[in-house]
Formats: sequence, structure tokens, C-alpha cells
Amino acid sequence: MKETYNFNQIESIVQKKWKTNNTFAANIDTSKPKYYCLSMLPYPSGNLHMGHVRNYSIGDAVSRYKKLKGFNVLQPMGWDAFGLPAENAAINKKVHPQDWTEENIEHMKHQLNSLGFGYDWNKEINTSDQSYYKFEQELFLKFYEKGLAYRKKSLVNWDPVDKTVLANEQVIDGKGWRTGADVELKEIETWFLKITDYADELEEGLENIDWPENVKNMQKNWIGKSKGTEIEFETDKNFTLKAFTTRPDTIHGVTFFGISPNHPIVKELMQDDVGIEDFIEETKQISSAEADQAKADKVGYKTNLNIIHPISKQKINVWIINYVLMDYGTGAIMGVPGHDERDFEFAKKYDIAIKRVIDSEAELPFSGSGPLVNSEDLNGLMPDEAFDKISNILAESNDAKILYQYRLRDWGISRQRYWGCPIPMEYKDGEARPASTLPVLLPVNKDGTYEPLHQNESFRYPEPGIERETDTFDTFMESSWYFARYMSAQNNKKVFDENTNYWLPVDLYIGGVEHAILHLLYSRFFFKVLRDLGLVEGDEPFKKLLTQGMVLKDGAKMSKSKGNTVDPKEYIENYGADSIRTFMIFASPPEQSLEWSDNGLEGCHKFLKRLWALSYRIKSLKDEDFGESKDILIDECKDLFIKINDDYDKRLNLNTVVSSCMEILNNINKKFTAKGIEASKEDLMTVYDFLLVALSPIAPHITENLYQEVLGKELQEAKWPDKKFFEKNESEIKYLIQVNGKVRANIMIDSALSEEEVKQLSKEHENVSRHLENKDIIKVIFIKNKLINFVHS
RNA sequence: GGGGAUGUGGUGGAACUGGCAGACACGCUGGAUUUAGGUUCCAGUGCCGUAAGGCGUGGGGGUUCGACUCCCUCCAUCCCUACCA
Repeated sequence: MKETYNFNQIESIVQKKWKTNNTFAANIDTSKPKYYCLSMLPYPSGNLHMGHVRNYSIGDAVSRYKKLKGFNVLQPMGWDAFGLPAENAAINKKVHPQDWTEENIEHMKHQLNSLGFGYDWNKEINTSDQSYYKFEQELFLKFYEKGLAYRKKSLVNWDPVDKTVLANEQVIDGKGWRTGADVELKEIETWFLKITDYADELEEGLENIDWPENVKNMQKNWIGKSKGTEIEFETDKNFTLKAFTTRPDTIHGVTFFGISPNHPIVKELMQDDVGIEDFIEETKQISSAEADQAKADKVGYKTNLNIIHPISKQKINVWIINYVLMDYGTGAIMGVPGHDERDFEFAKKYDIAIKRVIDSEAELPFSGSGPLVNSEDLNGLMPDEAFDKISNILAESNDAKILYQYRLRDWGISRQRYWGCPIPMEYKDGEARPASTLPVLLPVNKDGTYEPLHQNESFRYPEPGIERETDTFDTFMESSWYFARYMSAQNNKKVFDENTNYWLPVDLYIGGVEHAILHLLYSRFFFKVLRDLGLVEGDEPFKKLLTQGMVLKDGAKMSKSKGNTVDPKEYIENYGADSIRTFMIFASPPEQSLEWSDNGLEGCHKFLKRLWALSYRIKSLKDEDFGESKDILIDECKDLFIKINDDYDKRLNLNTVVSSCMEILNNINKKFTAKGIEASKEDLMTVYDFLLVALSPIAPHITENLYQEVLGKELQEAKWPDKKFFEKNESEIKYLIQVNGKVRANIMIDSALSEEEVKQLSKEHENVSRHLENKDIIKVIFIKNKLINFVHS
């Protein structure tokens, strides 16, 4: 054993050993409970960034801990390899996206290995590989057969110079990012998945999963289920208009009626009102030029159409209003300015009557609850009572029904790009049908070049009369099911085999909170469909979710544009993987953001150096160097053992695992005094052994090396200590003695003593008696095994 | 506008169910080793006070024997989302 900590050498030796021994290969083993620990797979952009390092350090720590606890652990890794950056790089560097991607994967895989993450690489997947995406095409066709995939017109961003569709992030200030041309909205046919069919289940399922409350809330709000009444209003023309409202109880407060500029009825109204067209043009300009701006002014146009109020039978003006959205509800609203903020603002602007129908002290607009007023039969009722009553009344006279509306829209999955999974459909006489041969591979020219699918004639028209779909899938498709594919990654015949249901569901999923809505919602939806197709078992894919915080530098998110990125590479070289991993875990709790600090990393590195120095010292000790004192060191560390156990198991507060390990190290070091070692050999070795085991999930290289060097044992064979190890010796209890709530002493008291004896002993304590002198004790709070509080006047 | 998170020393952060506030680190100060720097080791380090003691967890109020923790209210910062009837 060398005297100095040579991390480079140790880490490469240990990593080689893992590779040779296939240490992280995961296979079905019914003798152990299984644990599937998954970290979100990266996009192969070329380099790992600190966010990845943090994410994967947490995942690896949990995986290794679970292995020590006797679980059969699966920790896979793969590449979310389709996407826009590959195409941009292809253009800039004149290489094929596939070559660029593969090169990046190779490099990043090397980086992951140099950090010592224990992945089962036998199960690696690359979503841009046909062995992966061919199954995606099969799955899509199953969705299609089930009626869950359909085609519909939708608006896309069109760059008129490049003649291409742009993603939202490629539109900057309404202009194409490459050409700078004004982006136009164009309507084209695109594919959708009917996620809305699962809206209710997606919402209800949230109750059964162990996810952070904020993420569940975000999904719940995104689904946006709301109960309301759809009411059909008669007009003074020969048709009716439907409006959806969550507050039918305020029906007597209706003073205007609003329809969306995109409402189908608008075209008819235009025929005898020339002003409408100008107004529509105006609103379009506002919405496109200021699409990104949060608040467009509320504007409206008063038509000569009226609805008939279903109760009062009065005529009420119909307005075309820009804040009424066509794709929510029926595209029409009943305007209740007294009790809706938007309607209030609108009514003020156009001088429309504002009527109070809910009594309260609050000023209008008031959207809360209170007894109804000015509402005829409904007066005195509370809103929810009135909701039912009026809905029933309206159901008889007008066509009204109670129903639920969702904010959630169907998922548009078409992308007009090359580097994605081709949508396996074709068209004959304009009719869509599944592609006649599968898989539909991405075409690559012989010279290694490529062109967009719609420009590739031989791809687009494989035979006369047949036109292939030239769109590719949204890359969220690949990430919606990859977690179920890892375990059968080598199976080229079946998408999911017996391994799939052995390992699923994912026991712990770790990733950034930025995926809280889309990726995590799409994955849940996909999983439920796969279940209904009989392909997987269970209702939810991710049992527990951990959303790790961002890595910040100088208080800001790291980004190239800010120039505050920190490249993991140089730090791995200068400090080693174990130091970086330890810092990533130590610097803050997993869910919170982490402030990068060179000094902090240095501190962790010093900790590992001290661990090495101690180990070197221990190794050179002889039996006679040890002292006699039994149990003292173990007693001193007991609370730390318990804390580490809890932190790993219950709370996932890994940062305090590290600090507890530091304390254990400090405790051991203190036993080396000028007079000799103040601990027995057995005690010291017990504590040292646990220190290595406890730290090994976080800093696996140094601990594995020391376990072998100093203790002569293999860490891979080590087990987490059993319950007994974490039990406290309770013959003496530390009591906290307070006077008027202030701590004045703490003393060790024999746990066999009675309450009275304990009180007496406490009162006698010098510092306590001093504070009780000449005072009348009014009350004594006694909490067994914890504290006594003497309360005086 | 809506939803959520956070607020504790000079800094990152501890304090699990109300019970020793500031663990563990960083930084800083002093000392030892060193020709010097770095490394390493030792000591100190919330604020006021010589001390006893007092004050302190964004501000104000409350519940309690006791509040960083629970309740009310206000403020600040960050994130997500957005005219969803």
C-alpha cells in the first residue's frame, strides 16, 4: 500500500476489475427482492455536463446501497439519440447525424465509465438505432389499430425561406433562427395520440405513486380537469350556441356572451357584417406579433347577434372576443363580469353592465363563494347547491348537461425533420394506412449524405400510387417507453420479454424537474396503453420519483451563453471520480439546487485524502498498539450509524450521509493520541469497516481499494450491517434539563430511575439549581428519556 | 393572474415526528512544520459583552412549558404555467 492517495491509479484498477468481473450485470434472481433504479438517459450532445454527473452520482449511490442491502439491482443506461442538435451539427460540420451521434456516444460512455457508475452495459440502448425504433413503429401501429392515433390539421411554424417547419425553440421573436425571416403559421396534417382518452386515469393515478407533491400538482394542473355545465343558448337567428361554464350558478349575472374569433359561426356572421373581418385581422396581428407576450389586451367586437337568456328571456349581445379560446370548451363563454376577472376587465372596457349575484363583502369581481342574490329562485343558495339546481332546471328547458372539461390536449407527435423515427404510415389515394413493410428505415445515401424525407423522392414514393409519410416522431416518443425496453434490449424478436415484467416497475426514477410534465406524463400514458395492449403489467411505470435540483454556478444555471459552465473532465483528471461524486452528493440535498464550488470540491478531496492517511496508519498498526477501552468509540459513533442508515433508507438525504462519514473519520482520528490509541482493536476495526461500507456507494473506488488493502476483504461481498448494529445501548439516557424552556444542563441518567428520582437529580445540578434559586416552581414538564423543563414564575 | 419552492453565520448547508440552533464542510484568523509558497497538523471562528449573561433562523403577530419547525399576515428571491370560462 502506498502512503499517498493516488486516485488515478486506484480508479482505473478498480474500474477494470468491475469490467472483467461483469460486476453490474443484472439477471433475474427470484431469491432476492428486485430493485430497478433508473436515471434519465442523456441526449448524446458530446460531453457530459455537471447536471448529468449529479443525476448519475445520486442514482449510482442508491443502486450500490440497495445492493449492499441485499437487493437484486438493475441500473441501466442508454442514449436518447434522436433530435435536432444532431441535424444542426450535421449541417455545420458536414457529417451525417448518425456518425456525429455515434461518436458522441462513444465519448460520453467513456466519461460515464471514468466516473465509475455501475451500469449494466449489456442492456444499453440507443434510441436512434433501428433495433430500437423498429419496435417503436410496431407499438405506434398498435396504438393506431386501437384508435389511439389519428390525423388532424394543426398549425406549425413555417420558415418561408428555408421552406421548413420550425420547432418552437427555433422561433426567436417571431423570426426563423437561421434565416431571420418572419415565421408564418401554416396549417398541415399531423399525427396525434389520444392521450385525452386517459385523462381521468392519469389524474387519479397520481394518488398511488410516491412522487414529490409539486410534480403531482403540476401534472394535475396540466390535465386541468374541471366540472362544469354546458349550456345551449338560443339566439335570435335560427341556430343555437353552446357555452361551457364552471359557474352555472352565476347565470343571472350574465350580461354579455363571448365567442372565439375562430368560432365556426364567425364566418357566417361575416357575411352581413363587414366590420368583423377587419377585427379578426387585427386580433391575428396581436396574437402573432406578441405571441410570447403574456398579456394581450382584451379586445372584442360587438356583433348584431343576440342570445336569449334562458331564464329572463332577455336579449344579450354576442361579442367576438380575443380571450375566448376555440380549443377549450365550446369556444364560447357566458360573460359574468361580476364574478370573473377577465369578464370584469372586458365589461369595464366596453361599458357593459356588471351585476352582482353572489353576496360578499369583497368588491367585484368576486370569484369566491357566498349566498346568491339577484338570482330569483336561486337566492340564498350557496354556489354548489345552486350549481345542481340550475343545471337541472336548464337541462329541462334548454339542452344543458353537467360534464368535465380538460385542459389536456391530444399529443401532437409529427415532426417535419430527418433525424427521428419515421412514422410508419403510407397513403394510397389520400387514405392513410400502415406501411406495407416494416421497419421503415431512415434512408442514408451511399455517399453518406442525407436529405429531408419529403425531399427524398425514392423514399417518398416507394412505388406508383403510394406516398409515404415523411414526418418523424416527436423525440418524446422514444423516451416514453425506453425504461421498459432496457431489460430485453438484446432481444431482437420481442419488444418486451419475461425480463420486462420481472424488473418493472421502476422503483426509483431520478431526473430533472424540467421533465415534470411532458416526459413523465407521456411515459405514464404510454405505459397504460401498453398495459391495455397486454404488453406490460401494472398501472404506473415509476413508483418513486426523485427530482434532483440544478447545478448552479455563481447562483445561475450553467449555460454556454452565460459562459459559466464547468467541464467535468478536468476535475475528474485533477481530483478523481470519487472526489467529484462525493462533492456532488455532499454539497446539498438531492432535490435542491447545488452551487458549484472549486473549494467545496477540494474539501471533499481532502476528506478522501484523510481517509487514505488513516487507512495507511491502521494498516501499519500491530495488535499491541491498540488500547483497552471497549465500546467507547462505538458508542460515540452510534448516533451517526443510525443517521446514515435512516438517511439512505427513508429520506434519501445523501448529503448528510457524507457529513456523518466525515464525523466518523474525525472520531476515529481523535483516538490516535500522543499516549497511544484510545480504542480496542475490535472497536476501531468495526467502526472503520462500517465507514468504508457506508461511504462506498458514494466513493466506490477508494473504499473498494481500502477494503481489500486494509481489511483483506472484497467490498462486493460486503453486506449492510443488520438491525442490531443500529440499536442503541439504553442503560443510560441523556436528559436535557431546561428552566423556563432554556437548556441549562444535560446529564446522563440511569434509565432504571423513577421519574421522581430523575427530577430530584436534575434539580440538584449546579447550573440548574442556580437558576431555580428563590423561585417558585409552577410546573414541571417531564418527557421520559428526553427532557425535564422546570417552569417558574 | 394561477401553482409551487425557498429564505438559518462571511459561504454551501445541518437540526428526521415541536425539545441543546449553526452539525459537517468552505472561507477567514492565529500557531506548528517548511528557506519560501503549497501540502499537512493544532487552536479559534453567529452577534453583543471582560464576564455572568443576553440577543439571534426574512419582518410582524399568535398557539405552546418550549417554535427554524405549527397557525395568521406581510416581504424577498427563484422555478413552472398562463386569458382553460
